[in-house]
Amino acid sequence: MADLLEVIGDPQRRRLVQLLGAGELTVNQLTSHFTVSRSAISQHLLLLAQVGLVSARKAGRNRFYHLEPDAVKKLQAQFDSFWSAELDALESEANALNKSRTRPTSKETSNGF
Amino acid sequence: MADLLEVIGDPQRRRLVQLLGAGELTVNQLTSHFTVSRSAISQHLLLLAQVGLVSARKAGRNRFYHLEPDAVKKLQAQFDSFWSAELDALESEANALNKSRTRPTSKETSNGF
DNA sequence: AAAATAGGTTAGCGTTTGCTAACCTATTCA
DNA sequence: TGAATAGGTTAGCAAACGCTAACCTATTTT
Repeated sequence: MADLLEVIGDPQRRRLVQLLGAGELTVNQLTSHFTVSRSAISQHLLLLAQVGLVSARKAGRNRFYHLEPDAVKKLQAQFDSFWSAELDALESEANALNKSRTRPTSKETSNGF
Repeated sequence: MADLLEVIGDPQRRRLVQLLGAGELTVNQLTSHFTVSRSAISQHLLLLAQVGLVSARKAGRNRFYHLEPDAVKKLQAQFDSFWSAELDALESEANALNKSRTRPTSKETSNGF
């Protein structure tokens, strides 16, 4: 797996991250929000930990999981930069289209879009 | 599949989207940037189209694929709102931690973090 | 010390995914 | 018209995924 965006692609893991957004929680607390087993949650947490998104603090027999702020920020930045280029391109493209509503460049430019 | 974030979780599809960010491209043009077959690309494009991220304009025997600006914006908004809550929480948490460097709330609050 | 609790680990399973190969249709070129 | 080209569709396969059940360790409770 090994890829941040891939890891948070999974809905269950996304939900885990959202739950942890509210503060640290134990594995059992997290599990109580799902229908799948504690083992499944444990495995999802392992993946999330492998990409650095979460880590745990152990206290007695509990393990409190929490988000890693740096990883969250890194992911957000990664996503922003990924999209900004495309959005910019799309916007200038839209502008160009509005400006030159006439003059199709060649025969295949003349259909609906 | 049916989930925007899940669909762009895949690295190949992410690359497709990035390529299309620069402007519309045919299936063959897209395929030339990958090592996998045209059929594989076609199937990825189908998924991207199913979540509304891309669509095609046909011109002769070519099909020019392009991003759907609205879907791109929707996805970005979706992502932003997803993270903003968490980031806010993390930041106020960090602030709280800095303010009250003393007084661990209970015995298990006293370890490293 | 024994019982209970939290949670990590692993084998094994059914399902899903991504891919290729092969085929088919529509369009263009000679 | 026949050959070539663009690309959608499908069957089938191997690999990856997500999950459960079972087991194991560490810690706490009685």
